[in-house]
Order: sequence, then C-alpha cells, then structure tokens
Amino acid sequence: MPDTASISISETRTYSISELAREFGITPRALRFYEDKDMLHPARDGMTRVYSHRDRARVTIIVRMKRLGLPLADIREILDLYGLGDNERAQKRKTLEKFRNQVKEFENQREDIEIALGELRKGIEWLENDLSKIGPANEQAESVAAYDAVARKQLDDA
Amino acid sequence: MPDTASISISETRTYSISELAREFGITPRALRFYEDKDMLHPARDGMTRVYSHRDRARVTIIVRMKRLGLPLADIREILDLYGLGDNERAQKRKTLEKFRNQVKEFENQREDIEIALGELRKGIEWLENDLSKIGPANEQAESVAAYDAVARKQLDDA
DNA sequence: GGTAACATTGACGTAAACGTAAATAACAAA
DNA sequence: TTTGTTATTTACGTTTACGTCAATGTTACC
Repeated sequence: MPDTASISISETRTYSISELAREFGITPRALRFYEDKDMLHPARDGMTRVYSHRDRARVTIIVRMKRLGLPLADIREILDLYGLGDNERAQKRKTLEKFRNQVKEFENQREDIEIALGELRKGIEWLENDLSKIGPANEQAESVAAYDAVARKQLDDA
Repeated sequence: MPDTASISISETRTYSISELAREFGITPRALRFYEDKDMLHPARDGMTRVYSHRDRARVTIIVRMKRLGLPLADIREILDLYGLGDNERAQKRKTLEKFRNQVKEFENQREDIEIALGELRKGIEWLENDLSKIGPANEQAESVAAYDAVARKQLDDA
C-alpha cells in the first residue's frame, strides 16, 4: 500500500450535480445557486461540476442549517470557518463571537420548540378525545362548552 | 362584585398596534399584514385597531412559530384550531393529522439543533484554544496543520 | 446518426414577508 | 393654531431563495 494510505473509498468518490441534488432532496439549480453565493467550489471536468466528498459535507451543513431557518448568508459565515487558513486573529475573534451568539439563538430556539411541542400535544390530546367521543357519526354535541374552555385556556397562557 | 366575577385585569386590557409591535419586536406593518392574512381580527374603535388579550395571545403564537421557521400559512392553520366551534369532524381529523406531522417535524428539528450546537461548540472550542495560544500579537504560526486537521474532521463526519 | 439524458450559462419570473412612501385623519400639547 | 404623534388605506418596492425557460453542448446508446 504505497501512496493512498488512509484514504477510504468514500473519500475519493465524486458526485455529479444531480446525484447530490437527489441525495439531499434539493435541485441542481439550488446547488448552482449556492456556488454562486460562494458556499461551494466544486471542481470542474471541462465544464461540468464534480463534487468531492468534502463538497458533499458542506452541502450537508447547508441543508441542515437551512432547516433550522438560517439565511444562506449566515450559513456561509459558518462554512467560512472551515476555510480559514492561518488567517487574521481579528477574523477569528469575530467568528468566535458569532458562533457564541448562534449557540444562544439555537438554545432559545430549542426552548421554543419545547413550548410548541407542548401546545401541539395538548391540541392533539384534545382532538383525539373529542373525535373519539361519540363514535364516527355525530355533529352538534354538548362538548362545545368544554372545547371553548380548552381553547380559551390555550390562548390565555400562551 | 356583581358581573365581572373572574375577569382578571390583564384579560380586560387592550393594546394599540404600536404597543403590541414594540412588545413583540415587530412592526405595525407586520401586524396589519397578519390581519390581512386572516390570522388576527382585532376590534375597531372607529378606524383604529384595538387588540384584546386574546389577540395578544395569538400574536405570541405567531411570533413563536415564526421563529421556528413555520410559514404564515401553516401558522394560520394552527391558529384556526382555536377558532373551531362545533365544526366538521373531517376538519378536525385533518387538523389532527397536521398536528401529528408537525410534532414529528419539530422533533427532527430539535435533533438538527443538537447537532448544530455540537458543531458550533467544537468550533468555539478550537477557536478559543487557538486564540489563547500565543498571546495577543502573533500571526504565522505552527498550528496551521493542527487547524487543518480539525477542519477536515469537522467536514468529514458532518 | 439521430435522439435521449444530462450538463452548461444567461436571463427573466415568482412566492413569501414584509418595507416604505404617499395621502389622509384624529387628537394632544405648546 | 400650528406642530407632533399615532393611526389609517393604497400601492408599489425589496430581499431571499430559488423556479423556469431558452439556447447550447457533450456523452451514451440503438
């Protein structure tokens, strides 16, 4: 085993634009768009893009952050960390600050999710209860007042 | 104490559009926009909007859900539950389904957040380490290789 | 050697969620 | 009474994140 000592096959694989798009449930257009925004820099074989294992990893991060609602500009800043060579300390300090703020925001967001999950589960519980009440063929019921009470309560301590 | 038996003062308060806007860190324009989208139906004093305690509660939900990245249309559907009177069972079933799906999505999102927090914290750790290394006045260092290793690792198991 | 499948670069279009300016009205303080 | 603050509707503008052609080019197959 001479040169390619510790390079696993998954790290030497390459991907076409539509392969990556399919894998991540996005479109080729989106990948070109990200490249246009300097978030990706795939190699080229002539004109056609060739995505490496590390390009793929960047896409993973992009998609994940996007799901969390981060704008592409913010995602780009995060990605840029992995591109810092022996850069300015100032830049690193700024990045550090942003990362810390981002951590706080994510922690807040996690709290929001817990709250939202709580409310949704209460809603589900009530709906299940209500739907199972009189079997599958009743309208106009006596549970109206009860419902209103629940709705009121949900809204009141929101 | 005759009529208004159990109505706390906070439940009788009303709010102006700019009051609410300030409280939630949004603009009056946004509140009007939400109303235009049928997510709010404040009362009117002449021409000017008067927001009740329950209107305020709905804004709470809107803002919270928005932070989680839900589109307004989806938020509206959630709000609509609190408006269901003695409605069609079919509608309730549909709502129940959507709530269940939303719960799953939020749980996925919570996982994404954990992962993102992990990566950010690793990044922070490295940055802190790096910045504290040679005191406050050094560029060109020997940590380049070490950094590259970290970056590589982060990207590889993303 | 055509045609089907996949690639490219423009370039214009679009949906969501407001921003912003214009014209107007109500009301309070100086 | 003028100035200032807050409100209204109407309407066009803006940003983000792509979608959607159109025109063109390479590669693979039958």
